[in-house]
Amino acid sequence: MITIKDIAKLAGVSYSTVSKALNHDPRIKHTTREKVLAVAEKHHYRKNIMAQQLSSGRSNIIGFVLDELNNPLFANISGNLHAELKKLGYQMILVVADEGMDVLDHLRVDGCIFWDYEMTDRAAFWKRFSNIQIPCFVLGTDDSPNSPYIKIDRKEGIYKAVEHLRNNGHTEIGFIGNSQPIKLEGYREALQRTGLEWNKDYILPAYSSWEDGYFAIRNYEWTSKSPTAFIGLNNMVTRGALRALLEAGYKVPSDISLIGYDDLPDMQYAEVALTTIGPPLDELAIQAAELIVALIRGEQVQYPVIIQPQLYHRQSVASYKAT
Amino acid sequence: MITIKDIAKLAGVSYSTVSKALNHDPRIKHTTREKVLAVAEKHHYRKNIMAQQLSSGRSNIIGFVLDELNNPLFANISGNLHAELKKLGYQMILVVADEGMDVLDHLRVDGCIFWDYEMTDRAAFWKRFSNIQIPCFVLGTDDSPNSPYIKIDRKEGIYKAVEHLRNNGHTEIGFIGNSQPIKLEGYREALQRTGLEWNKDYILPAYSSWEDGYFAIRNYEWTSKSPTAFIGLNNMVTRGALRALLEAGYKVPSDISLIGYDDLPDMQYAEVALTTIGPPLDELAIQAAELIVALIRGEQVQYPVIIQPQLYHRQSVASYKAT
DNA sequence: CTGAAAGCGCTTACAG
DNA sequence: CTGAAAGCGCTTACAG
Repeated sequence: MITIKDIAKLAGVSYSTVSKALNHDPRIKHTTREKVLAVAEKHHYRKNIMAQQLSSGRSNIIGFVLDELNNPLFANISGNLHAELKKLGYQMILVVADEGMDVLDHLRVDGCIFWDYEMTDRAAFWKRFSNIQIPCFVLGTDDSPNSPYIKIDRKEGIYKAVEHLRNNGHTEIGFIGNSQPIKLEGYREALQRTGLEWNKDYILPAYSSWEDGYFAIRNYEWTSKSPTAFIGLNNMVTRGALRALLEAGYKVPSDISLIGYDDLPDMQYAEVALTTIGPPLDELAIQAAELIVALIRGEQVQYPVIIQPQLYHRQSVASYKAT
Repeated sequence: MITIKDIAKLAGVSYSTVSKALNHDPRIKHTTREKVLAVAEKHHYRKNIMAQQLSSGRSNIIGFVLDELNNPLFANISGNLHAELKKLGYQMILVVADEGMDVLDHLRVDGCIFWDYEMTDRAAFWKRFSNIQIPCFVLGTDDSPNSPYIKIDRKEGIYKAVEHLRNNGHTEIGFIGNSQPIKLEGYREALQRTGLEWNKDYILPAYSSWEDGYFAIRNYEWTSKSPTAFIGLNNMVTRGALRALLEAGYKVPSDISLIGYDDLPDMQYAEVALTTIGPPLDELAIQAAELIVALIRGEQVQYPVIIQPQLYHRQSVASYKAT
């Protein structure tokens, strides 16, 4: 493997000159830089980032830690984040699963963004988080002890959905999915704010997958007092629920209205183009990239950064009609 | 940031002893190792992997390079691969997009697996590939100049699909998607092998997304000689096509049979549980993990490793009935 | 404008 | 069983 010293010999200069030339140090004469660059190119020299990081403390790499990849949401966020970080001069590497935290801390990337994943043990997470030695923050968390974070105001998002349904005359509004407490809280508060009644039977149990949403509806026992509108926990649950509704013979939106959480492209291509609420995903990436770079630079930052979910109107909500 | 030297001082031993203790070198006395480990633990010592790699040449990290994350197939493969590599003592990091190649080569991970992504310029890819300085191979490619690789026998997979449809009496078999030449070749050869006629109108243009499949069917002009069965390019195209078929009033499988490529869980949860062909994804990960580790260890390996796609029978194929 | 030298945090023969 | 020393491939004051 070819190193800076090899290039130095081949170019007939000292290796510290090679280093500077490679880094476009302005003190190096133009012609010698060209010469060095040509030799490096010719011999397929690749800088050893590990050595660079060890010596200078910079790797220009940022880690993004996810607990899973099965939600298309993450593909979307990763893609956007990668693009934004690139604009700022960083590469992004992804680590999936719990060990991600350790990997990146050990790897000494410049900074690290965690998606606020479903933790089995939040206390343990924050304890480990506080021991991380590199700049980092949690994206999409609702609170982060003594450290910057980006919050998605999910409760407000749910409120916008409930309000929209309420404005369309719905008074019996259900929620599909019970795996995210913050969304259920938002649901409860939204009902209160819109003067509707909370009814625990209106929450259909579902974890997070397409099947969960599908079977939540399949297993639901309809009564004359059943909801006339539902909000789905996330993109997958919502699409599964939609399928089950259609299979059961309900028309969406004329019989049942449905709003999904997460505004992914998939949502508009569902059997019925889904009205959604969710954070603007492009903005999310921009804010995340800016925050991590600010932290790396040691700048003062205001936090939390709050992202407001938006309501995206499509075809899955209709006015309530008494039957 | 705490280093090996800090630990050495605190534990009252030399830092080379600390290094050995941390690496469970058997020459270190049990009691001193315990002491060192306790001190390290107490001060949240984290080994600097960059330094370890620089010094020893090993990072125990393997890179997986993808060109995109939008196909659920990749989430599945990544997850499986991560799990398999972990069993073998490695961590996996993911890099998305073209720069992935450069990032990992610069980063000097121990080894690197490329998904055979859709390249705009294959020649350029192989040129760069051949310059990579670390053990690496391409997963899912059909050929790899002078280097090990894992081939998915896609042609044979397509053949199994065509044969299955043929056995069910279908003689007019279409293919949805024209972005993967190897699959089209397989399709053509399969028709020949089963004694069916090739008809260019039976190939519906579609790139790779759900929408592509959906609109391929929507835009298709049906005639009395239209196919009675289709094979979909990948999971997304197939599901999009299925939706469009159902919307157009075709019953699947009684009017039209459909086989999808890629056996992801999503496929069985489609409106009609989809019969699929595709590589066994668990086996794919096992083989990939074993191959990269063998390459890192410098072992001789037989290549190509060939993965045979399987046919997974579900509900989307029926016998042809003349109308 | 260029180079010699120290140092980043580890590992690893080698000596004892 | 432990330690002193060299070295991995870079960067960066510092001297010239």
